[in-house]
Amino acid sequence: MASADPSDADDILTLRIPAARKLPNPAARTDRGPDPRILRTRAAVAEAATTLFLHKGYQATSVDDIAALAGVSKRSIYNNFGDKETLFTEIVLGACGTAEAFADQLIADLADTRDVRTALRTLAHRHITTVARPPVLRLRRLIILEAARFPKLAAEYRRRAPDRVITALTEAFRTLHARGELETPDPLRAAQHYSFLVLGATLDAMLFDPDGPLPTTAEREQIADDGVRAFLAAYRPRRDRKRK
Amino acid sequence: MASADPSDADDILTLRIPAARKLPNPAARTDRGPDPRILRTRAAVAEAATTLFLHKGYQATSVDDIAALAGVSKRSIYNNFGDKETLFTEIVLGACGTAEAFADQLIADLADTRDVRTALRTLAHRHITTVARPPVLRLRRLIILEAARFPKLAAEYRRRAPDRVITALTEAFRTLHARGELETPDPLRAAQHYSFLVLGATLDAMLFDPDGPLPTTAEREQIADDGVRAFLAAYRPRRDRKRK
DNA sequence: CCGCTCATGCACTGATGGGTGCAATAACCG
DNA sequence: CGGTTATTGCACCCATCAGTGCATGAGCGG
Repeated sequence: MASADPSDADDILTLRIPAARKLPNPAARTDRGPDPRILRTRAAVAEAATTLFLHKGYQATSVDDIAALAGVSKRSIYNNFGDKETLFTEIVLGACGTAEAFADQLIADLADTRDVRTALRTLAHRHITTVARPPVLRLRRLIILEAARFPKLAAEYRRRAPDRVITALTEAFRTLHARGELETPDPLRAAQHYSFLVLGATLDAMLFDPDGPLPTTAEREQIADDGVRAFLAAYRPRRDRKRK
Repeated sequence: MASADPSDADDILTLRIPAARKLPNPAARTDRGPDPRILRTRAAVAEAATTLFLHKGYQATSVDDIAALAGVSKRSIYNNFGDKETLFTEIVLGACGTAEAFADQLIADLADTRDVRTALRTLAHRHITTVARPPVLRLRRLIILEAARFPKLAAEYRRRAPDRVITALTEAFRTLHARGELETPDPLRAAQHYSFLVLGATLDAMLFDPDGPLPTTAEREQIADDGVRAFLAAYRPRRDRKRK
C-alpha cells in the first residue's frame, strides 16, 4: 500500500534540530560548541524520529525503531531526550517552527497591493503549493492523530500555523475592506472562506488517504484559480467588473 | 479536559446492531429468532464498543474495557466477534450505514425546486446541523485516526457518506445549470465549494479539539447563511438580482 | 597523552494487552 | 425436564514496548 513515496524526504520541515537545548551535564561548556558527539546523536535521532513519527504516528513508532534507523543505541536516545514523550514534543515543536516561518512568509504583503485579483491568485498558488507537500500534510495529520494524547501540542501547532495564516488574512481583508478594494465586512469569515475554498478539498482527501496522490502542479493551479474566482465573486465590491 | 459532554449519548448513530449476522454454530436455527443470549450479548458489546471507540479510538480501547462497560465477559466478546479488528469493523460499518441513510435523506429534492436560494439555505441548515453532532463528528474523526490501520474501512466510509453527498450535490448542480438556475459549468467543483464553505471550519476545528465546543444553533445558522451567500454570489447566473 | 564524558550493548523489569483453554454454571428451547 | 448452547471467571501464554542498570569502550578536549 504505502508506495515509494518519492518527493517525500524533501526539504521543508527538515526541521532544525534542537541542537543541545539543555546541556545534559552541569559542566558549563566552554561555549565553544558542545560535545560533537551529542550533536551527532541528537541530529541522527531527530531525523530518524521525524521520519518515523510522520509516517507511522506516535504509538506505532517504538523507541527501538528510532534507535535502529538512527544507527544509535536506545540508551543514547534516553540520555539525550529523557523519554519518548519529550522526544516527540521536541520533534513536533521543531517542525512547527519551520511551518510557522513559512506561514509568516506566505502572507507578507497582501494588503499592500493594488491589484487584488492578481495578488490573491498568486497567494493561492503559493498557499496550496506550500501546504500540499507530504511533510506538511503529514505533520498536520500527525498532530490530529495525537491531539488526544498531546492537547497542548495540538493547540500550539494551531496557534503557530493555520491560525496564524487565518489571522494574517483577516487583517489583510480588514484593510482591503476599509480601502474599498474588497467587500469583506466580516473579514474573519472571509478568511475562512478563502482558506477552505483553496485548501479544503486537498486537506480533506489527505486525511482519509495519507498515501494517496497529491494534486499535480496543473491541478493545484486549477484549484487555486477556481477558489479565488469563487472568492472574488463573493467578496469583490459591486462596482468593478474589469475582467470577466 | 474532557468535560461532561452532554448531548453526546444522543440519537443518530445509535447504530443498529449487526444482530446475529453469522449464526455462530452450524445448527441451522429454527428461524424463529436466534438465541436471545447471543442478541443480548452482541447488543451490549456493540453499544459499549461504539461508545469507547468513538471516544478513545481503536488503540486506546482495550477489549477488557469493552467487556467491563458492556457487563460481559471478555470471552463472550471473542466468541461473538472473533477478534478486536472484526469487532471494530462491524461497529464502524454499522455506524456507516446510519450515516449513509442520513446522507441520502439530506439532498433528496434539491433539483426539483423553483427557489434555489431558499432551497440551498434550507439544505445548508440541515446539512451543518446533521454533521455537527458529536456522534457524527466522532465517527469521522475515528475513521481518520484509523485510516492507516483500516484503509478499506476508510474508503468504504467515504464512499457511503461524504462522497455520496458530493455526488448528489454534483448531479443537482448539473441539472440546475442546465436549467439556467445556477451557473455551475463545473458542478463537482461547485459541490466541493459549497461543502467546504458550509462545513469546512466546523469539521476542521473538531479534528484538533474533539472535546471542544460545538457551534450553537445561532452560530450554525450564521455559518450556513454566510456560506450560501458566498456560494450564490459565485455561482448564481449573471441576470438575476432579486434580493440583495 | 590523560582524564572526562558519551555512546554502546545487553540483559532485565514491569506493565499492558490481545487472545486462549477449560471447567462450572446459567439460560434457552423442545 | 433434559439436552444443548452460551456465558462466565480465571488463570494463563505470549508479544510488545517503555524505560533502567551497568560494565566496557570509544572519542573528545585540554
